[in-house]
Amino acid sequence: MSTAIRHDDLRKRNRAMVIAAVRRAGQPSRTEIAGSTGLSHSTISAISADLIAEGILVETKGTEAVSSKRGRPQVALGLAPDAAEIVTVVLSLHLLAVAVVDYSGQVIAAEERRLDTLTMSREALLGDCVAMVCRQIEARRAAGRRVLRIGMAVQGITDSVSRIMLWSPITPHAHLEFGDRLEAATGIPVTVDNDCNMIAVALRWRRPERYRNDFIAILLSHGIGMGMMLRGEPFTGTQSSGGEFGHMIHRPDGALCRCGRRGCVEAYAGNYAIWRNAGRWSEDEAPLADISDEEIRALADRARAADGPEREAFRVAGEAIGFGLGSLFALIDPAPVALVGIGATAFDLIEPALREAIAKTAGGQHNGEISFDIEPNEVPLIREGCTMNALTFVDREIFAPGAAPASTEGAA
Amino acid sequence: MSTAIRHDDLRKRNRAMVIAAVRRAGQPSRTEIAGSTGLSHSTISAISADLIAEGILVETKGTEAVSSKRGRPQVALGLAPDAAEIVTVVLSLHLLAVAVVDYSGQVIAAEERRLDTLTMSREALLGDCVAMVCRQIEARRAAGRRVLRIGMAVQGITDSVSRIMLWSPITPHAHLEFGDRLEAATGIPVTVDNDCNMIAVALRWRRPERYRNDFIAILLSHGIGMGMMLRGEPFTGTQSSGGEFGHMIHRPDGALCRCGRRGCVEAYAGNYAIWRNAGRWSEDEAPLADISDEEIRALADRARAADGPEREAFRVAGEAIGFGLGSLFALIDPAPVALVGIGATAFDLIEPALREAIAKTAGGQHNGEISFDIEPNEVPLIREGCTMNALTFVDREIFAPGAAPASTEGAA
DNA sequence: GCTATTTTTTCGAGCCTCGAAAAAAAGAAT
DNA sequence: ATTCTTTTTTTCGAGGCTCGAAAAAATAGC
Repeated sequence: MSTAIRHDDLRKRNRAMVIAAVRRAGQPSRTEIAGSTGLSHSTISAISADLIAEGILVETKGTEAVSSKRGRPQVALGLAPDAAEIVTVVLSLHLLAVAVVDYSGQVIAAEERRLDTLTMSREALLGDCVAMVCRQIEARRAAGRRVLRIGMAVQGITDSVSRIMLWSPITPHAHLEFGDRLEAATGIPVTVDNDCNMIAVALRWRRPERYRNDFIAILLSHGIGMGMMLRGEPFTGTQSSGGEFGHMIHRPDGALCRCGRRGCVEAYAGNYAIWRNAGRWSEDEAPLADISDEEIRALADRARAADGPEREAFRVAGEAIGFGLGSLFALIDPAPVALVGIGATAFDLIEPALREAIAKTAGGQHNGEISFDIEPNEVPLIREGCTMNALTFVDREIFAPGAAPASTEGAA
Repeated sequence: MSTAIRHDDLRKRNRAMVIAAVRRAGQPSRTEIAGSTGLSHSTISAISADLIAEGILVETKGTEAVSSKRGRPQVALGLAPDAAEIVTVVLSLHLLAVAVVDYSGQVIAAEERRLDTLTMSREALLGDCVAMVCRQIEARRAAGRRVLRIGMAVQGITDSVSRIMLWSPITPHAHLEFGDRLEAATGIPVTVDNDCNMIAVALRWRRPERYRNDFIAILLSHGIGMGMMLRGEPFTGTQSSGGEFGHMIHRPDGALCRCGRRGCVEAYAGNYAIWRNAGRWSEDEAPLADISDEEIRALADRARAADGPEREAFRVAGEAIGFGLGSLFALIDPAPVALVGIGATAFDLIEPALREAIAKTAGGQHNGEISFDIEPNEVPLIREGCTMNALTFVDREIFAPGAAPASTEGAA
């Protein structure tokens, strides 16, 4: 079960806490850190002296420090940008994006490429990805910097342990071992995560007052994805990335889904499903490969203009999402929901049916109104979440004495 | 976020670890504890000396210690039965059961009463419950013992924070504040939990080799309940007991459920639903108040004997559970399932449809066979889980120096 | 220039865990 | 019967860590 607590783990943990406090607060003084962590001033002083000596934190004087209060002025502490660098890799339909980010979170370099992910060979996909990452890392190496971690976010189901993309709608190939391949090519530790989980991570960093410990992010795009934060932790399946909200069963043996099964929520609420219903195609019609954002916007406009099959299609989508959320909320308690992606721009069209459906479920009845929020563009969120995920991982690696980038220990 | 780690928390935690190790292992020696916790022998020696001096642990020599090995023989440590007592309260349809259990887990006293929970007034239900608990506690007080905790398990949705039973099928009344009432009457801390969560806790204690960190217990009874263990923690909603598997939506706007909504899993797989379908009643027929176990067994026998409406009713039930599990497994990964309760005795009748349904879902396809296990009788499981839950809570209370029953600290 | 005020550092005390060595307790061997 | 082995448990000193109190540092106000 829970492992033992060694005596020296204590320092490690408290170092972690200090670093986390700085990352959260931005430019806190030692006194603020003492307040937010609950540790004593002396301890904070000792730990931050160590961290500064190791080059992990820096005293950032100039910045807006002048609170012009009496007494010794506070010295703001910040994350040392040079302490580390990380690389983020975001792979989605037709797009591969790589970025290098410094320890303070500033983007140093970015590269992006359009790929025909749907038709590429397995090797081409893996290879292109590895190549782009290697190119960036080489460049950083030439500049004398060391990348400590690679964080990858993919649209699809991942296995966080073996860091394999088990299945994805962006490619016909399955079981792509991005983790091993990137690690073999670079020698740098890699994580592979689902993009919607990264969206949830990003939302929490961006708006902690709204997205605190329990909330849900639903990506309404070609497919339907979900990222969930439960008790302050990103919720993943016990092994896979889990959270396949889009493939909960809405109507047993119902409409044909892109995944080959029938009746999934996605088969009623994904872009292709809306398109299919708006065009009065059969529910057995094989889902279309891709539908542009413009097309969805056009459908939404037509739905707003007149009552017709388009409006009905959005209604059906809302109903599917509503019943799905209802079932989800029967399991966990209702929580704030962020609707992300192009589909979220049509929230006005799906909201009535969604609320009506949710009101018919256990999750909707035990509680008051559920709060929805719209984020039309998912791409920056995914990048941001991926960045913060990788950085907090570095935060935790660095605690381990000996793993520090600067002189090991006796610097002070 | 995570709070600070004080210096003295360390001892507290390691004491907790030692106690937990003893509770798990039964009669371990100090050496075994050192092995299982990872702490050093000296630390174990110091902590166990403290715990023995405080009357929490005892050296239990006589018991089967003679391994007849060379060397100094091991001294087995056990939980001191006198260290504390707890009371468990199990409230289910027509039954109220109270038991007093000592610190080592032995039942000291038990009392049980049949109640007409469905027709009782709100006050009668609360009052009878409080009265029975008080009677037992008074008896223990007269014997000079102190009850340190009350653990209650109810069939229904609970709010673990306010310790209120929010809703229950066993009574028309809602928002019954068992926690506050029991605490006011006894002055002893109380927890109120959902019975299915307690089943999960019990299964983990009983068969840790099978029910380790991730598994699901489904209670097939008049209604459908669920208890889930995720990452070794009982999973509850963020506020309520959550896990209302029975009220996930199987068919939107479908059969009438006991909860008043439509299309819930329970409305197809609960005892009353099976009975309703077997009798070819309409799906709109208001669910029957109660169906005896004998009646269900008779239905199952008829279903086994000949193809008819009974067999179809069980098939429909299996299908509903299968699709429900499929949706659940889309969110979390598939895990071993324990089917508990009278309905589990008809597993042979529901299994084919269940597996067929699950195979049509995301949860069923990504993985191999899901393993099901049958536990026909839920009552002892609920009691056991409730007991272990309360005892481990005492385990954690006692760690806090000063809260120990014996002399505060300087005993050694 | 002095004082009040606030932040940060220093220092000694008190715990806690750990490793090594000693003590204890039994079976095995002579 | 006594000594040797082996294993468990305790003892003891060393090294770390956090904490509180007091000292030092740094600035605004007068």
